[in-house]
Amino acid sequence: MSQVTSAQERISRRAVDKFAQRREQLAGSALQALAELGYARTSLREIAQKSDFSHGVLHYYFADKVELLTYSVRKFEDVCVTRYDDVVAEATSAEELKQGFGAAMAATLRADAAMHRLWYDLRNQSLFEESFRTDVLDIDGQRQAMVWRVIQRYAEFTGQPPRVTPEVAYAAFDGLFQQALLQRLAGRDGAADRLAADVADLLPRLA
Amino acid sequence: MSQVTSAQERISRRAVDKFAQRREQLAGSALQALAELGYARTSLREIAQKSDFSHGVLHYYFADKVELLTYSVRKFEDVCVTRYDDVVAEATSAEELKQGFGAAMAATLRADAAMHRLWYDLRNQSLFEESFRTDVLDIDGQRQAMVWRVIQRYAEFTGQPPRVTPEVAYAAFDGLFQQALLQRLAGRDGAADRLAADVADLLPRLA
DNA sequence: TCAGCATCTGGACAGTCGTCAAGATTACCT
DNA sequence: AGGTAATCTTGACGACTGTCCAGATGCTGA
Repeated sequence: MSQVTSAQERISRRAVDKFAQRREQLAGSALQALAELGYARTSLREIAQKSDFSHGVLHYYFADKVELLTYSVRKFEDVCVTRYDDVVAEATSAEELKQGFGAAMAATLRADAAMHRLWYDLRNQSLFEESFRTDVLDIDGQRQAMVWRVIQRYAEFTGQPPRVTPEVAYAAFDGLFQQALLQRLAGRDGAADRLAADVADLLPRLA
Repeated sequence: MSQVTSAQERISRRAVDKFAQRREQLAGSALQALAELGYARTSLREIAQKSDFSHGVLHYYFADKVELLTYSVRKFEDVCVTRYDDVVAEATSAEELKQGFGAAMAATLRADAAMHRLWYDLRNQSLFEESFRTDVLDIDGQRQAMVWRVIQRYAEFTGQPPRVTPEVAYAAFDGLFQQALLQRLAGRDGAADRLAADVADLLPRLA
């Protein structure tokens, strides 16, 4: 508690930039450690080791572990809630959108598997712990909106209104992705290809 | 290692029943602790406290923590892979099956939320750790088969063949359930009712 | 150049973890 | 009933955890 106020005093006392910048940087190291080890095995010393600093500095920039992690989760949000907007913007037909959506999901499955499992790990943590819950629900809502933009665009192309709610659409595609992630990390070949096909197959059925 | 062999010697030397029975009992306490605290915060002492024994006894019946947890996961399997078979057996029409399936999912969401979040926690752990992966994939496969039995029965009633693969069907319904679990544990009212409706709505679209 | 403040290091702390083993307790067999 | 093996308790160990702090280091402005 006293650490919190003193940290905030430092912020107001001096140039905010440097302080906030280092917080950002340390949060990045935290996400790196979390993605690699998972929530259960990530310690402050591990996080510090991913950064260029010693473990003590974390308590200079963050009041405690919870504040560091919640800050990291919020930072994490930025990278994962606009992923398919390019596909939506660039598609010129329903068919193109369908294929592009599937391909984009498959691509991020291939490239960012560690980060995705981190997301699911954090979301699951929020089922046990109150601390992240608000942020998790917020991010989840934004991800749902992201998927819904795809559905809506698809509906525009076909001229038919969507036949599911945003909630159901998101849940279905997210379930698909999660399943593919499990398959991929288990070393089963072709998980990404299958995901692309399944997504392209499911989209017309929901929109 | 030496603990493993000596444990197995004990098994063969004496009545297997008692030994296996206690393992079962301790695994039950482990599941209880895991469901309450989550994987990240479950210690052997916590597990022992849920049982009637002291923490030392766990190493008498299990070589180490990993063996206890994998054993618990396998035990866990039994309760969660036949949940909807009654609904399938008792339904006499597509409509009845549809409603029954949704109602059954909503019911277990209401009654067994802690156990379900444990399952997702363990499945997620397997994304980071090899130890449970085989068992998790096995359980997931059985859950998929369970859902597929519902789909097949529905297809029998309607006379139309399913329009999705077992993988896609399972992923979609599982995503729906997971989303409802998050909503419910976040305290949002009506999550179970909405799940029942969404499931009943999605089933005809996939089968 | 030097004082003063921001930043960072490294170690110490109390607590918890998984693991182990010596000894107490219990149950079973002759 | 007595002795032997199975079962359980208790306390200890080294390693690791989050947290805190005294002091080293670096930077800035006079």
